[in-house]
Amino acid sequence: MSNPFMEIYDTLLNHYGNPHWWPADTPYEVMVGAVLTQNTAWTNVEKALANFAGSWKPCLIASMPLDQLKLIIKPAGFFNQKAIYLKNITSWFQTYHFDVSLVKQEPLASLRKELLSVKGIGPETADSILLYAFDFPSFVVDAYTKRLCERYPLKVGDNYEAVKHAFEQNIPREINVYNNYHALIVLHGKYYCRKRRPLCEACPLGGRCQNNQQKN
DNA sequence: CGCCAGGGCCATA
DNA sequence: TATGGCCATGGC
Repeated sequence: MSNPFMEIYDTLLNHYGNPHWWPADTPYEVMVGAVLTQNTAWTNVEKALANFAGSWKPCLIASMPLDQLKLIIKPAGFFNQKAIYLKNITSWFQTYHFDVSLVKQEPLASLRKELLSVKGIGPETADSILLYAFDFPSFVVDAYTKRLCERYPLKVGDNYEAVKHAFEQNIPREINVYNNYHALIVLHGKYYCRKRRPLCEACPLGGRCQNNQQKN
Protein backbone atom coordinates (compact mmCIF):
# COMPACT_ATOMS: atom_id res chain seq x y z
CA MET A 1 0.00 0.00 0.00
CA SER A 2 1.35 3.39 -0.98
CA ASN A 3 -0.82 5.65 1.13
CA PRO A 4 0.66 6.23 4.59
CA PHE A 5 -2.63 7.67 5.87
CA MET A 6 -4.37 4.36 5.16
CA GLU A 7 -1.40 2.29 6.28
CA ILE A 8 -1.62 3.93 9.69
CA TYR A 9 -5.38 3.52 9.77
CA ASP A 10 -5.32 -0.16 8.90
CA THR A 11 -2.53 -0.88 11.34
CA LEU A 12 -4.22 0.90 14.23
CA LEU A 13 -7.60 -0.68 13.45
CA ASN A 14 -6.01 -4.10 13.35
CA HIS A 15 -4.23 -3.49 16.63
CA TYR A 16 -6.95 -1.84 18.72
CA GLY A 17 -10.02 -3.24 17.01
CA ASN A 18 -13.15 -1.23 16.31
CA PRO A 19 -13.29 1.49 18.97
CA HIS A 20 -17.05 2.12 18.46
CA TRP A 21 -16.47 5.45 20.06
CA TRP A 22 -17.88 8.60 21.55
CA PRO A 23 -19.39 7.63 24.89
CA ALA A 24 -22.78 9.32 24.76
CA ASP A 25 -26.37 8.30 24.17
CA THR A 26 -27.77 11.30 22.30
CA PRO A 27 -26.46 13.95 19.90
CA TYR A 28 -26.97 16.60 22.56
CA GLU A 29 -24.88 14.61 25.02
CA VAL A 30 -22.13 14.49 22.42
CA MET A 31 -22.27 18.27 22.13
CA VAL A 32 -22.01 18.73 25.88
CA GLY A 33 -19.17 16.22 26.16
CA ALA A 34 -17.31 17.87 23.29
CA VAL A 35 -17.29 21.18 25.14
CA LEU A 36 -16.46 19.72 28.54
CA THR A 37 -13.50 17.72 27.25
CA GLN A 38 -11.69 20.75 25.84
CA ASN A 39 -8.12 20.41 27.12
CA THR A 40 -9.47 18.17 29.87
CA ALA A 41 -9.10 14.49 30.71
CA TRP A 42 -12.23 12.46 29.97
CA THR A 43 -12.24 11.08 33.53
CA ASN A 44 -12.96 14.62 34.73
CA VAL A 45 -15.68 15.01 32.13
CA GLU A 46 -17.32 11.82 33.41
CA LYS A 47 -17.58 13.30 36.87
CA ALA A 48 -19.28 16.36 35.49
CA LEU A 49 -21.64 14.31 33.33
CA ALA A 50 -22.60 12.22 36.36
CA ASN A 51 -23.63 15.43 38.14
CA PHE A 52 -26.35 15.99 35.55
CA ALA A 53 -28.01 12.94 37.08
CA GLY A 54 -30.21 12.31 34.09
CA SER A 55 -31.13 15.96 33.53
CA TRP A 56 -30.24 15.70 29.91
CA LYS A 57 -32.92 17.68 28.17
CA PRO A 58 -31.40 20.69 26.40
CA CYS A 59 -34.40 22.82 27.32
CA LEU A 60 -33.53 22.21 30.97
CA ILE A 61 -29.96 23.41 30.56
CA ALA A 62 -31.22 26.37 28.55
CA SER A 63 -33.33 27.49 31.49
CA MET A 64 -30.88 26.54 34.24
CA PRO A 65 -29.26 29.39 36.21
CA LEU A 66 -25.66 29.87 35.17
CA ASP A 67 -24.29 29.40 38.69
CA GLN A 68 -26.07 26.07 39.02
CA LEU A 69 -24.63 24.92 35.71
CA LYS A 70 -21.14 25.95 36.83
CA LEU A 71 -21.50 23.87 39.97
CA ILE A 72 -22.58 20.79 38.00
CA ILE A 73 -19.71 20.92 35.54
CA LYS A 74 -17.07 22.03 38.02
CA PRO A 75 -15.07 18.76 37.98
CA ALA A 76 -14.42 19.24 34.26
CA GLY A 77 -12.38 22.37 34.92
CA PHE A 78 -12.55 25.81 33.24
CA PHE A 79 -16.10 25.77 34.50
CA ASN A 80 -16.66 29.53 34.31
CA GLN A 81 -16.03 29.54 30.57
CA LYS A 82 -17.52 26.16 29.81
CA ALA A 83 -20.82 26.96 31.49
CA ILE A 84 -21.19 29.90 29.11
CA TYR A 85 -20.08 27.75 26.19
CA LEU A 86 -22.76 25.17 27.05
CA LYS A 87 -25.38 27.89 27.16
CA ASN A 88 -24.17 29.13 23.76
CA ILE A 89 -24.22 25.76 22.03
CA THR A 90 -27.61 24.99 23.56
CA SER A 91 -28.96 28.28 22.22
CA TRP A 92 -27.63 27.35 18.81
CA PHE A 93 -29.36 23.96 19.00
CA GLN A 94 -32.55 25.71 20.02
CA THR A 95 -32.60 27.59 16.71
CA TYR A 96 -33.31 24.13 15.26
CA HIS A 97 -35.94 23.51 17.94
CA PHE A 98 -33.62 20.86 19.38
CA ASP A 99 -34.50 18.77 16.32
CA VAL A 100 -31.61 16.61 15.14
CA SER A 101 -33.26 15.79 11.82
CA LEU A 102 -33.48 19.50 10.98
CA VAL A 103 -29.78 19.97 11.67
CA LYS A 104 -28.94 17.04 9.43
CA GLN A 105 -30.69 18.66 6.49
CA GLU A 106 -28.14 21.48 6.41
CA PRO A 107 -25.14 21.37 4.07
CA LEU A 108 -21.96 20.43 5.89
CA ALA A 109 -20.05 23.60 5.02
CA SER A 110 -22.68 26.03 6.25
CA LEU A 111 -23.30 23.99 9.37
CA ARG A 112 -19.61 24.07 10.19
CA LYS A 113 -19.54 27.84 9.78
CA GLU A 114 -22.52 28.16 12.09
CA LEU A 115 -20.86 26.07 14.77
CA LEU A 116 -17.60 28.02 14.48
CA SER A 117 -19.52 31.24 15.01
CA VAL A 118 -20.68 30.01 18.42
CA LYS A 119 -18.37 31.38 21.13
CA GLY A 120 -16.67 28.39 22.69
CA ILE A 121 -16.79 26.19 19.61
CA GLY A 122 -13.42 26.05 17.87
CA PRO A 123 -12.44 23.80 14.96
CA GLU A 124 -11.94 20.59 16.93
CA THR A 125 -15.15 20.92 18.91
CA ALA A 126 -17.07 21.81 15.74
CA ASP A 127 -15.74 18.80 13.85
CA SER A 128 -16.38 16.49 16.82
CA ILE A 129 -19.99 17.64 16.94
CA LEU A 130 -20.41 17.35 13.17
CA LEU A 131 -18.97 13.84 13.10
CA TYR A 132 -20.06 12.23 16.35
CA ALA A 133 -23.37 14.01 16.99
CA PHE A 134 -24.71 14.53 13.48
CA ASP A 135 -22.88 11.95 11.34
CA PHE A 136 -21.24 14.36 8.91
CA PRO A 137 -17.93 13.37 7.27
CA SER A 138 -15.81 16.05 8.93
CA PHE A 139 -12.41 14.81 10.05
CA VAL A 140 -11.43 15.71 13.62
CA VAL A 141 -7.90 16.92 14.34
CA ASP A 142 -6.58 17.17 17.87
CA ALA A 143 -3.28 17.38 19.75
CA TYR A 144 -2.78 13.60 19.37
CA THR A 145 -3.24 13.87 15.62
CA LYS A 146 -0.70 16.63 15.25
CA ARG A 147 1.79 14.79 17.44
CA LEU A 148 1.48 11.61 15.41
CA CYS A 149 1.91 13.58 12.18
CA GLU A 150 5.01 15.26 13.52
CA ARG A 151 6.69 12.09 14.71
CA TYR A 152 5.84 9.75 11.85
CA PRO A 153 6.15 12.12 9.98
CA LEU A 154 3.20 12.91 7.78
CA LYS A 155 4.23 16.27 6.41
CA VAL A 156 0.95 18.07 6.75
CA GLY A 157 1.99 21.28 8.50
CA ASP A 158 0.80 22.58 11.82
CA ASN A 159 -2.31 24.48 10.79
CA TYR A 160 -5.58 22.82 11.85
CA GLU A 161 -7.32 23.19 8.51
CA ALA A 162 -4.26 21.99 6.62
CA VAL A 163 -4.00 18.81 8.69
CA LYS A 164 -7.71 18.17 8.37
CA HIS A 165 -7.56 18.69 4.63
CA ALA A 166 -4.62 16.31 4.25
CA PHE A 167 -6.48 13.48 5.98
CA GLU A 168 -9.67 14.11 4.06
CA GLN A 169 -7.78 14.01 0.78
CA ASN A 170 -6.13 10.70 1.59
CA ILE A 171 -8.83 8.55 3.18
CA PRO A 172 -12.25 7.40 1.95
CA ARG A 173 -15.05 9.88 2.61
CA GLU A 174 -16.93 7.51 4.91
CA ILE A 175 -18.41 8.26 8.32
CA ASN A 176 -17.11 5.00 9.71
CA VAL A 177 -13.54 5.69 8.64
CA TYR A 178 -13.58 9.26 9.99
CA ASN A 179 -15.16 8.09 13.22
CA ASN A 180 -12.78 5.19 13.77
CA TYR A 181 -9.66 7.00 12.66
CA HIS A 182 -9.91 9.83 15.15
CA ALA A 183 -10.85 7.43 17.93
CA LEU A 184 -7.90 5.21 17.11
CA ILE A 185 -5.50 8.16 17.11
CA VAL A 186 -6.73 9.16 20.56
CA LEU A 187 -6.25 5.62 21.86
CA HIS A 188 -2.83 5.44 20.29
CA GLY A 189 -1.83 8.86 21.60
CA LYS A 190 -2.79 7.82 25.09
CA TYR A 191 -1.07 4.47 25.31
CA TYR A 192 1.86 4.52 22.87
CA CYS A 193 2.41 7.86 21.14
CA ARG A 194 2.12 9.87 24.33
CA LYS A 195 3.73 13.22 24.88
CA ARG A 196 6.51 12.15 27.19
CA ARG A 197 8.29 8.83 27.01
CA PRO A 198 6.42 7.32 24.07
CA LEU A 199 6.49 3.51 23.90
CA CYS A 200 8.21 3.33 20.52
CA GLU A 201 9.73 -0.13 21.03
CA ALA A 202 6.32 -1.79 21.34
CA CYS A 203 4.47 0.57 18.99
CA PRO A 204 2.14 -1.20 16.53
CA LEU A 205 3.28 1.21 13.81
CA GLY A 206 6.74 -0.30 14.22
CA GLY A 207 9.62 0.86 12.07
CA ARG A 208 7.48 2.85 9.68
CA CYS A 209 7.48 5.70 12.18
CA GLN A 210 10.62 7.75 11.99
CA ASN A 211 10.46 8.56 15.68
CA ASN A 212 10.97 4.85 16.32
CA GLN A 213 13.85 4.52 13.86
CA GLN A 214 15.80 7.17 15.71
CA LYS A 215 15.92 5.06 18.84
CA ASN A 216 17.66 2.05 17.32
C1' DC B 1 5.67 17.64 43.79
C1' DG B 2 5.10 18.96 38.55
C1' DC B 3 3.12 17.59 34.47
C1' DC B 4 -0.71 16.78 31.78
C1' DA B 5 -5.44 16.19 29.76
C1' DG B 6 -9.66 14.45 23.19
C1' DG B 7 -9.05 23.64 23.23
C1' DG B 8 -10.55 28.20 22.64
C1' DC B 9 -10.61 33.16 23.56
C1' DC B 10 -8.40 37.30 23.69
C1' DA B 11 -4.75 40.89 23.67
C1' DT B 12 -0.82 42.07 21.46
C1' DA B 13 2.46 43.07 17.61
C1' DT C 1 -2.40 36.24 10.97
C1' DA C 2 0.23 34.34 14.39
C1' DT C 3 1.86 33.69 18.91
C1' DG C 4 1.42 33.63 24.27
C1' DG C 5 -1.15 34.04 28.53
C1' DC C 6 -5.02 32.54 30.58
C1' DC C 7 -8.59 29.43 32.18
C1' DA C 8 -9.24 24.90 36.67
C1' DT C 9 -9.89 20.31 38.02
C1' DG C 10 -8.22 15.60 39.13
C1' DG C 11 -5.01 11.57 38.05
C1' DC C 12 -0.55 9.97 38.08
